[in-house]
Amino acid sequence: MKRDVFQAIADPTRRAIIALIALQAMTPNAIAQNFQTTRQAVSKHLRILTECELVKQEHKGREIYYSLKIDKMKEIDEWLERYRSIWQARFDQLGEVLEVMKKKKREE
Amino acid sequence: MKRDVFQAIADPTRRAIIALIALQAMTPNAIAQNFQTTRQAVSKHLRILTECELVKQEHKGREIYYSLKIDKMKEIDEWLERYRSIWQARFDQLGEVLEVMKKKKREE
DNA sequence: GACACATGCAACCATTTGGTTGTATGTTAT
DNA sequence: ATAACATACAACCAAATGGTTGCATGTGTC
Repeated sequence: MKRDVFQAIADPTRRAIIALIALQAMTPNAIAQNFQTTRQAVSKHLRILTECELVKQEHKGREIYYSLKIDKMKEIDEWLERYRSIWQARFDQLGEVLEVMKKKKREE
Repeated sequence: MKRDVFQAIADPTRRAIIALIALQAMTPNAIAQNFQTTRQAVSKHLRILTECELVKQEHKGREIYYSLKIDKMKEIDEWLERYRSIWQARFDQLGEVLEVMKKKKREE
C-alpha cells in the first residue's frame, strides 16, 4: 500500500490540510474543526500524509502537532521542472514571434 | 464524477502518458505499446486526462493524436507557488545564517 | 462492397479509498 | 485515583478506481 506524494495531494481535503499547516503546526483536533468530517477521518488523512513524509509530528504532552515538511513539496516541483521548461520554451517562441512582428512593423 | 488535475496526475500510468506525449502527439495504440496494460485501459486514462483538459485530441483519418495541454500543467505550478515561497523564505533565512557565520568568522 | 484497422463505449470485477463508529492508550486536571 | 481529554487504531461500509473483455462505430484499402 505504498502511496506517493502525488496520491497524497490528490485528495482535496488533504490539500486543505496541507494549506492549513503550511505556516503553523496544528493538532488533529484543531485541524478537524476546519472541516465537516470527523476527527478520525482527518486523523486518517494525517497518517497518509505522514506515511508520504509530507508531514511531520511533534509530540507535546497529550497533543500532537502536525506540520508540513516543505522539502517534500519540492519533489512535486522537481517533477514539474521538466514541463516548466516546455512551457517556457513556448513562451520564448512567443517572444520571438513578437520580435518578428516588431521588425516587420518597423520595416513598413 | 468531477475529476481535477491533481487526481489526474495521481496515477503513475497517467504521469507516464503525460511524459510520453509531452513533446510529440501520439495515438492511443502507440501509447499503449509502452505499457503492459491493454489498449482500452490506456484509452480510459486518456479519457480522464481529456476530461481534466490536460490533454487534447487531434483527429487524423481513423487515428486520433493525443498531446499535452501544457497550459493546464501551469495550474499545478500555480498551486505550488504558495509553497515555493515558503521554502524560498527558509532558503533565504539559511542565507542569513550563513552571512552571520561568515561575519563571526571574520571577527575571530 | 467486404474486410482489416483504430478507436470509443459499456458491462463487469477486484481492489482501493474515504468515511463512520467503536475501542484502546496515554496525558492532564481535580 | 478518577475523570476528562487527545489521539491512534481496528472493523466495517459504500463508493470510486483501474483493469478486463466484448461490442459498436467510423475510416482506410482491396
